Amino acid sequence: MKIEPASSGPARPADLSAQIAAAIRDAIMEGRLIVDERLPSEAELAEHFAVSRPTVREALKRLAAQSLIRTQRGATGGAFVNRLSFEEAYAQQITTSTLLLSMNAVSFATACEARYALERACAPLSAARRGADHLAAMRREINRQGEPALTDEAFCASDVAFHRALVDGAGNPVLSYQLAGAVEAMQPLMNMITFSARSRTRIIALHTDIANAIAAQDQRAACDGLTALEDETQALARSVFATRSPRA
Amino acid sequence: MKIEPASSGPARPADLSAQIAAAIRDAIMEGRLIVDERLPSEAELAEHFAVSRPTVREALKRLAAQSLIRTQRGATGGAFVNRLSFEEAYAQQITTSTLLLSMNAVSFATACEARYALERACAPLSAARRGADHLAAMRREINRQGEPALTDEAFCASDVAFHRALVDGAGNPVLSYQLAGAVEAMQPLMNMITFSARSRTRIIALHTDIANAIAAQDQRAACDGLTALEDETQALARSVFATRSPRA
DNA sequence: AGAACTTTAATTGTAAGACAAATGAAAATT
DNA sequence: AATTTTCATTTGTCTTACAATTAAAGTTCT
Repeated sequence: MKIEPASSGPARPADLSAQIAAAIRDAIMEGRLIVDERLPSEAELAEHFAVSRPTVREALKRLAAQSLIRTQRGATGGAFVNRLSFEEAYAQQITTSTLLLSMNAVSFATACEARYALERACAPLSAARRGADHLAAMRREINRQGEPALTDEAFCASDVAFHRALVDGAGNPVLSYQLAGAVEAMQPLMNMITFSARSRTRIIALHTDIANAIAAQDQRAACDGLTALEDETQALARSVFATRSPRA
Repeated sequence: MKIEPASSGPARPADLSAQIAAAIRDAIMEGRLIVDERLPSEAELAEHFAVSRPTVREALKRLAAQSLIRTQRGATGGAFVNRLSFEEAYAQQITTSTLLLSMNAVSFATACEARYALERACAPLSAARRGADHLAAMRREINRQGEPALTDEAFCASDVAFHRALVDGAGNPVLSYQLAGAVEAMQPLMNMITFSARSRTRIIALHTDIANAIAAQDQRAACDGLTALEDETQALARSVFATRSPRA
């Protein structure tokens, strides 16, 4: 075990628990602590860093919040370096992205542009590699979006599911992970929109175009479909926001 | 203030501090706690949730680790809902992405493909909008990459800086944030590569092509340049890994 | 009255000790 | 040999206490 105190700038001494967490985090990121390796017990860490156990525990909880470690009780328990799974990474990515958008007055246009730019990056790969399951998921969501009784919120959720299937079709987990934030974080913004029956019809038509392009492995058409959908979404948002708040 | 215990599935009762952290996190994400709002004091939270103060503190440290709150000591101190800045979001994104790649046996090819796909999504926007500062940064890094005394690690760092300038040129902070993880997390993988003088020359030439395309606002050429660079990088990585570990 | 200083109260940061709960391993028993 | 019991280890939680910090209220001096 090699965990040394962070020897960085003395600037302003942060909390002890933050310092200890940083030291252990560095050890993990630099490979000095490997996956599934057991950290010393809380008592040992407390002695090593010359702090009390509650302080060590606060540090460990910080790391647990980032899924860097997991803890287990019992005789052979302890804190273990956690293999960060794609699932956990998704969740964190989505939390961070959602809050970033909701707290920073990011315009709908900016977020929307980013999302569709990223999706267009996936489209060619997805068109080339999509499996039957991804196509089926896309078709299923399109059907669902046609149900008239669907609330706006459920329509948005289905929209997200459609786009996630599109992204996952690229068969690149890193890409799926990166896009998860961009797609999911848009949902709260999309939920501010009221989808009229007419706009739903247009969106469903565009979704169908995109799904068909993916099915036909037509990369160009898939990208063009996404561009058309982006334009439609942006126009819809503009009209909704203009109607709702004519004070801006 | 409205913070109610998470009423989710009873599955397996997690730690109290995790439950409390989740309850407060939900309150923040659902807007029941707004930016800069002060949370109740630790003592009040302890009473509200019927737990001890150390347990509350562990919960708060979890939230602090995600930059959801910040704390301040003193008479008017306390825990405040933190406005998640792009800086903080970058940092978390990079930490998560880096660990995800290093811990999950993601192949260089997969990570590289994702990175360049995402960068190609930025290229058209960057070509359209890049400012003089972004172009200058790109040229500066290209010059730096030509210095013969540069270590491989410094060459990689400059490469990252070049690509970040390219991404930032798109003028979309959301896009920059999303790409930060993809670009930076590749650096440890790139550092495993030895860059011969010949390969450096080729990379610099491709960087120059890309910078020129961006300068000329030629979207197509910028994308093609990135594709060429991706091919070059992938080929380089293949040759390096094949030479180094012929056991796989 | 006003400015500088002091006190005070509130709040987070840290420490120490204790007990509960979980858990696997060792020991005892059948 | 198999099963049960005991036990030691470790995390989870509580209690109490004190230190450090900070802004506001109060006090004193000019």
